[in-house]
Amino acid sequence: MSQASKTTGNDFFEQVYAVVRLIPAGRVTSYGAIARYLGAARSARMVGWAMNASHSLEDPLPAHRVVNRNGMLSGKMHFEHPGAMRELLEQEGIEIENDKVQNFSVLFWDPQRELTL
DNA sequence: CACATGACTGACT
DNA sequence: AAGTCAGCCATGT
Repeated sequence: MSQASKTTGNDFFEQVYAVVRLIPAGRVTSYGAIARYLGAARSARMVGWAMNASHSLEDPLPAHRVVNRNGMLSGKMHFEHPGAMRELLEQEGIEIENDKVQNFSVLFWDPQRELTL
């Protein structure tokens, strides 16, 4: 593979996927938290981009556990069907109200805080 | 090359 | 507390 960069396959994307897969069930995190953990605190949008590209992944990605810093399901529109994100979260015991995660501060899972010390 | 868009965030009002 | 504005970075037109 001479072409290390195939659009998808960048280390950044892979690292994002790795962190997302590490999110325990019943927990949620934010794009900024992942970006900051990867050393790209100002590239939170790039994390969202990685999620958008996750559709090409063969392995399932718990993207429903990734929300914005306000705990709002900003990415629900990008799922197979609007509302799927909410259902998936509720299946894990997360309470959703008005497309927003309840007890977000409690359910928040920060990789920088949970993984690295 | 310039402008607009987007699964974001922080600061300001 | 809720709404608005600006900064950031990659992609699309």
